[in-house]
Amino acid sequence: MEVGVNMMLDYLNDKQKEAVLQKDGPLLILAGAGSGKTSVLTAKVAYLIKERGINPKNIVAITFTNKAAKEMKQRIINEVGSIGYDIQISTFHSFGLRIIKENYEKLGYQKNFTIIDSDDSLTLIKKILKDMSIDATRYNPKFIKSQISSAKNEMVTPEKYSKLVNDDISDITYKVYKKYQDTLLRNNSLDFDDLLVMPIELFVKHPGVLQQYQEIFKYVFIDEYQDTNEAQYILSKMISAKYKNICVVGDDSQSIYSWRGANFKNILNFEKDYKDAKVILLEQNYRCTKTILDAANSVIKNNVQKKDKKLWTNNEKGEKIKYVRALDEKDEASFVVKEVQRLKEETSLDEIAVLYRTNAQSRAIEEGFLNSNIPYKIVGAYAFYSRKEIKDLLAYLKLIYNQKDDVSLIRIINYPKRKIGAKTIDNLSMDAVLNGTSMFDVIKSGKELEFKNLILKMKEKSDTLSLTETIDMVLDESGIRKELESEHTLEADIRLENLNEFKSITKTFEEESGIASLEDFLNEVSLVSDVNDEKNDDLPKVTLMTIHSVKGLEFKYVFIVGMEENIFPHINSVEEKDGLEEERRLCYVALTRAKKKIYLINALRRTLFGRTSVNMPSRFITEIDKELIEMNEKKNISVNEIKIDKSKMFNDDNNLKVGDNVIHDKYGPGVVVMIDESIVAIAFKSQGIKKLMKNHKSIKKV
DNA sequence: GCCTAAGTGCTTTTT
DNA sequence: GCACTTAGGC
Repeated sequence: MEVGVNMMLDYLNDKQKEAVLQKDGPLLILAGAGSGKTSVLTAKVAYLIKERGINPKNIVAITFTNKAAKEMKQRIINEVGSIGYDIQISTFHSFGLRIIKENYEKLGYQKNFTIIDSDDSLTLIKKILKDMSIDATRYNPKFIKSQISSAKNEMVTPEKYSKLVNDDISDITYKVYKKYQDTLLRNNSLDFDDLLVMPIELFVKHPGVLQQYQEIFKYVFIDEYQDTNEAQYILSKMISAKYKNICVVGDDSQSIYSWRGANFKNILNFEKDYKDAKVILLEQNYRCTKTILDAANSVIKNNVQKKDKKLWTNNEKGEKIKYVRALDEKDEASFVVKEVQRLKEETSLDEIAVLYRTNAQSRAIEEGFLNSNIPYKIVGAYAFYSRKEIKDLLAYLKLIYNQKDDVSLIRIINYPKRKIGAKTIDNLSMDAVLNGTSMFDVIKSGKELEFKNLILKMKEKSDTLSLTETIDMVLDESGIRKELESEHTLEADIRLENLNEFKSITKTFEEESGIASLEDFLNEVSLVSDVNDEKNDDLPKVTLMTIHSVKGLEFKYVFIVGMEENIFPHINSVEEKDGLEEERRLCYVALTRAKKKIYLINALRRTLFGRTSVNMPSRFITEIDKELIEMNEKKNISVNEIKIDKSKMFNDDNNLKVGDNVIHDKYGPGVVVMIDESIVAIAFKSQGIKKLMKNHKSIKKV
């Protein structure tokens, strides 16, 4: 339903209105969590179109994630109707892709270029290292990959990089970087970073092209500006350089992607970059209770680097934050499950989220929900598109579309088995490098391989088939289907099922976008990390996800699990100050997702990656004002910690270590949490500490 | 070239 | 704990 602009303004507060009505020129909206940022953006775009008669085609709105882009598109269309489809609303990467697609020749590419994902990019780097006979155990391919990616995002070309070489590893990185870029070009393919870098290169080399885009995109909106990296920053600046109608929205307290090159100083420096910039602070929070907001504020105030702003709310005080210390990750999960079962009576499961720092933590939680039949969905983790069978199929599709794609070719030239071994592949690859072409070009010009005819046949057939039909054809012609069907294992069956699922995705894609070409589909898939499987059923479900992926969302009830030192804050970030501040911002993001109540949970002992560790409670818990938290009190505790005098306890050599399981005939299973010279502290799940001292001899190691 | 077994390394966050 | 790599036998 369309709402009049004036009516829309009625819903906004003074600051929000000011932001919407602010005329042309650079504008920075510092929007705290839950301050109605999206509403303002939506209203501002609607106002431009409806009241100021701006052509929707002259507006570009750039978001950080696909999810955000989709949501913004929907909300704007709700406001302005179908003309909203003319607005370019996309992520930075798909915006970059659009520009590249419109100018591929100028960049030395052919129309049918393909995009490699970060797994493929790592594979390519490993291959280059191997070709160079470099020991991958000495020079970590992942490290080299991240170095190359950072270089690209900072607009450091291989040439520039060569001047920065100052040691062994940077020398190797330079050489790999150079070969990597050469290979991508020969393969007529791009990586994720290129989607940002190439448009900038294009604009530098062809100022005329940039001017055209400046005329098209007279109004530029950038969401989550604190997460922009150097390349994204430059791109935004270039596009808006002529008219300077750049409106950026962000919150420096929610900058959580510095590891990916994001520089939150971009937002801090906006006023320096644009002299006549107007700054508007949105500090009223409509989402959280006072308690939740106070907690978030009390955590974030420990950060040194930040803009001076403080969120406030008129909302009620609300419930205290509940802190629970569980025995281990299973106990942690079972607390969550129990509490969710209780909450289910009063609220929809859609209103509940379980957040964790790392994907690996999801497993225990997932098992908990599985065992108790609580519907849940995991967002993020194990992307559908990164499954082996899907990647294999995609490699065929990519190769059919772009035969120069060596990465895809190597993946499938011998899958299913065709008696083509490492030797043949190496020779092909070497010939390709020598001739400056691709491996398939080498095959085409002489090599008698059945594989050549297979791909050419598939290519020919695909020209007359729909997308979904093409997939069926590929599965049959390649022998993948036969291979999997003959296996008769559970694993193979699941793979077949996933391939069928893939077909239903392409079917939906075809229906949604009319006639879908292979090109459109491959582009779409490359830029989307995961499928939204929500269409399968609309049953309410608990949402499980990482804190990174929850940004921008809100839930009534939020469980944050793994609130332990070395988990959150993560062990890799506690060393440096910047890293820790980012973890703290991450915590701020997590806390401000909750509308009604937060649960903070940790475990005394945790098994992660096959190793058991005992962690202290997260420092972030202690940073929250005490009166906002309902601590472990006897009535609701999950775990009791008990200190026992060693001399009274051992009459034999029990050799207890921290993390050991012990059992007490009366108090049941427990865990050793601390040992010093005279005292052993043990945590029991049961209650009633008082009498324990007298019965301590019945503690046994198990 | 293929297969298996054993060994190794690696585990933050994502477009 | 698991995925990926490697060595060695066929």
